[in-house]
Amino acid sequence: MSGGAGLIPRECGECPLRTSSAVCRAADSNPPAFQKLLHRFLYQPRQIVFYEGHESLGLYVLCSGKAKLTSSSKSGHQRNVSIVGAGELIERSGFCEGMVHAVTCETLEPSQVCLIERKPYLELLENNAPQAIELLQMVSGEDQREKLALGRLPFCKTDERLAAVLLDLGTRFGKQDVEGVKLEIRLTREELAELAGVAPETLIRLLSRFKKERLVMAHGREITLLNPDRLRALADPLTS
Amino acid sequence: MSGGAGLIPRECGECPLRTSSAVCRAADSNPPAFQKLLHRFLYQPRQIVFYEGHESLGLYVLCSGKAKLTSSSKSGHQRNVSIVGAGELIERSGFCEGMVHAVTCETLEPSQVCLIERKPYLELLENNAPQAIELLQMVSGEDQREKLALGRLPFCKTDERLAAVLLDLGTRFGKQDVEGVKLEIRLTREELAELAGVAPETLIRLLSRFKKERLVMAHGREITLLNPDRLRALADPLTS
DNA sequence: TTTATCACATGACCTAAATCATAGACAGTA
DNA sequence: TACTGTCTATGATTTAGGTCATGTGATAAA
Repeated sequence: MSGGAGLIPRECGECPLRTSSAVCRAADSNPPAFQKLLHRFLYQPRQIVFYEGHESLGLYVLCSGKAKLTSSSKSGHQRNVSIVGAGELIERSGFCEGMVHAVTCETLEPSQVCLIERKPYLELLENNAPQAIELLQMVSGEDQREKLALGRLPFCKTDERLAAVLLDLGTRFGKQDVEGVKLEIRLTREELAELAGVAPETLIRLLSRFKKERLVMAHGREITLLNPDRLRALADPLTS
Repeated sequence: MSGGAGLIPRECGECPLRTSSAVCRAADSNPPAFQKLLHRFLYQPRQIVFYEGHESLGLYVLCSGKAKLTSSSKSGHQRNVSIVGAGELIERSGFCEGMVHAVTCETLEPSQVCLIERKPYLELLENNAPQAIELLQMVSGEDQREKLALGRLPFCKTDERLAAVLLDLGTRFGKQDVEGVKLEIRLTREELAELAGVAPETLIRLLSRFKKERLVMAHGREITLLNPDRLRALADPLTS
């Protein structure tokens, strides 16, 4: 089955994100030249956008949908690095020449991806210092928060890590409803476990415990955070 | 005791790093304007350059010496995030407005630090797109490798982590001699433990084991890697 | 000299979480 | 209907590594 199966990718002009993402703003300000170095791809859920270790062709922007980034060690053990939402730049390393993807990107939902060819894009930037600075600031700012959270992982208990992961998913993909914050993202228990960095059995036990303690509600893959405040208290060591 | 205690900071013009670091090249290409927004500080070993949580004034470049970056959770547990060597930008988040230091920076040796005021520096960059792009690429590229190494930590055994840390120190601060790669950096066992993300006792036990297995040699804080290849094999899951 | 102090080292113990094993709950297929 | 595979759940067991306690050797101070 092909990725898009009959659907038509959305043009930048019709994209609700064209002014909200730093990379996309470039498209808006410089349409004709920009369109030439832009490629649009549609994906079904559970398809691969690119593989770890393969050459990176440029900047990959997730225009719509959701995707997960994973990296696996030689020993085969897979690690779910993170979840990417609509409007996000998939890898911050895309600006570098001769880079290789550090992660594998797999869609979780029907998604559109824009690939911006690196070299001609950087040439465009040569005439647009403010834009370059804006991107610099974006990349510069984003890495810090991620790096810290990751760095603390090995020191935290599993329940603290899971609480932090759930809260993060909540703020990024959560929707407030009568009962609490409903996560609008459907992950398998195994994927959640990888995100939190624990064994699947451990995750399931933790989730059971959280359910008993009325912290969360889970019907299959539908997870609702019932008590974000107490979760936050649990995750505290991570967010200090 | 004051930081510099009578010594005179080195001017950019006499700095051997002025062309090797992306940030410093800016100084070289635009001397008069640049010098105005530059401040030089000298530090003794074990002095604090800046504290976690304090406002960041701009870009901090470690001109000479070595420093460690640590961050501590509310529960007080400290984590040694990384070691910075001469010529490196201390925090990549320095380009962002209104940022707060995410780590505490403490020197390990006599060191010189240059502080480049953010706002005027960014204004200078407005007229120098190629430079901005170069910085963008630097920041973009650097984070990837760090992020991955960190991200895998929680999944690896302690000996794998230590092997990876020792190898990293070896490539960055090691000097080949007759016996092996000698680490030209003196860390306490506790600091090494924090770097590897293990308890001090665990680190000491691991080091003893490595010594028995003829992987390393340690006279006090002088550590020599006797068999980098076997260390690499150990650390493999991390470097996949 | 004696006595603190500090970093290093090692043994004993214990807990958190990984691993192993098993079973139910479904969805898809024959 | 029974058969299959996949995901979820839970119990039993094991172990890596954290914590606590103790000891040693080096340097500094009294």
